[in-house]
Amino acid sequence: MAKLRNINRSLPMQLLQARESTMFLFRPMLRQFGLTDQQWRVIRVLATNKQIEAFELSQQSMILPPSLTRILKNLEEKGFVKRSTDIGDQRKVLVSLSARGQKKYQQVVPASEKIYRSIERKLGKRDLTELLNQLINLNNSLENQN
Amino acid sequence: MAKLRNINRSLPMQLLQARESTMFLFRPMLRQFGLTDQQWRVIRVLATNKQIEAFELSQQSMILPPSLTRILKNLEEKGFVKRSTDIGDQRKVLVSLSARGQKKYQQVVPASEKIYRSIERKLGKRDLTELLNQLINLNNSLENQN
DNA sequence: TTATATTACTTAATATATTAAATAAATCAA
DNA sequence: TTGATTTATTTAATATATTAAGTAATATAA
Repeated sequence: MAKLRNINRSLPMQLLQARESTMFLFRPMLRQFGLTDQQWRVIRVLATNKQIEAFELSQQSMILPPSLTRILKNLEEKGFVKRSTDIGDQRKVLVSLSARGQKKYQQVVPASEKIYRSIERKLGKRDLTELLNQLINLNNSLENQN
Repeated sequence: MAKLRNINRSLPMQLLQARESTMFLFRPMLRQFGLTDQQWRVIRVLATNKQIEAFELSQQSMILPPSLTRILKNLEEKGFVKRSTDIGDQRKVLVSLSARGQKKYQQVVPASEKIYRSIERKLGKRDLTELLNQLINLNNSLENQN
């Protein structure tokens, strides 16, 4: 009878749980600011890119294009982002943060950093840095053969 | 102007990317067997629990109860799982794998292990073990103060 | 023992994920 | 330059995530 490794030694499951453990700390804060996880990821990327192509935004925010289409529509209706068409290539959509979106970003940053520092304290700065490095290493190892 | 840490040094983002990097390898295989990620998580948990309460299943598969309700309905329609009511406490739903579900599990296991071993090779057994331990450590550190 | 609270799950509503197909603009080959 | 291909995004369809509210069974306190 073939059997799988114990679920506790499964990398995908531990990653999922780790992601949930951390987001569990951030989520209530984001909701207080009226944002979903994904909306915040989009705003965050836009905050460090004056203007960005939709595809690039999709990559950086880890949101697939079909989802991004709706999320942007939603954020646009709420007045947080602006969309325009690339003059040089009219297939492309350019996205940027509105003044209101920038303000929202400014409001969330300190709350987010506060939570991040609490994680740093719980885990220890050394362990956190080490974990980040190993995750980056994993991502590099797996990414380069698609 | 408050600014957030670089997105590349964000633990939640790296965890998300790592999860995606690994699932990217498993997903095509699961789809070939006609399973979604979540359906496989459920089947996997059931394979090591003859009969399990829905709530416990929800925890172990990392799927919230409302989602689990629909996933179980779906899996039941496909003949992979069986549901029954706990005699002692009629609020509880007991879930178990059908013969067909067990067969599906047996089919997926070797394909899954094969992929897992390829990850082990790419990352190195030592690094993988170390990463798993750090993730478990993270989960323990964050979990115990809710 | 009865009113209240809790527990376990389901339903509902909205948001996102995933895959496939569609659309329009741009590029490329003959 | 035109017909075929590619690219960037959107639409569509089904599945899952999240939060809130609902329901039925059980437990608890007065």
